[in-house]
Amino acid sequence: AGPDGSVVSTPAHPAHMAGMNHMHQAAINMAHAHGLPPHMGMNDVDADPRDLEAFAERFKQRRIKLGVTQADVGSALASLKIPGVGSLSQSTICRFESLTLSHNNMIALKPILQAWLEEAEKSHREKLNKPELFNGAEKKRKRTSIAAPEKRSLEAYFAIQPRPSSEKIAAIAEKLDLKKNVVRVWRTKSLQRSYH
DNA sequence: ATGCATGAGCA
DNA sequence: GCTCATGCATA
Repeated sequence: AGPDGSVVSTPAHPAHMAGMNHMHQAAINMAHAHGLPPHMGMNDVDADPRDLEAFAERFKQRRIKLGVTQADVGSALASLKIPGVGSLSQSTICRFESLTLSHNNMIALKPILQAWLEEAEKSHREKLNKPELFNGAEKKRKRTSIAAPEKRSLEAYFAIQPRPSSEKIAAIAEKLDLKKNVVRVWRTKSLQRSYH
């Protein structure tokens, strides 16, 4: 039995074309056909006994923790850029997790999914670190929106006091529970509008 | 999650 | 022809 390598396929288009991604099994090493003890050297460092079971379970748990669906994993595999590996369907990922694939198939897919998992967790960690670096700074600020009632109040205030002092603005901001800068900027925009 | 279908490679 | 991996469609 010559284990060779490629198992997965599909360079394919995830969205369309039914049935047209296959190549495989030929690849899969047909180690022992039936009943042959798991001997024969040359198998990866991957132990296939019940490690598969353990891995499949860990895989599923971690995947879920990452908030990734089976379908997501399947399509993400393509971006993994592993030689003969393309995308896989949600079905296959599901079957892997539930150990309902053939033993050989499980063994073939394990390293691939393991690679994906490592990548996914790596980039996930980055997302937790980066925010720190420029969270309060470079982070996108949401556009400020002022509710109608506040707008009316602002209109009224500035109608009476077109050029309020910094203290006045601060007082208005306090009353309306807005940032002082928000009030100041709103007034400026208001003036611009009135010129139109 | 799973039934059914498909197509590849092999014997 | 048979086995196997895999996907679509659907429950």
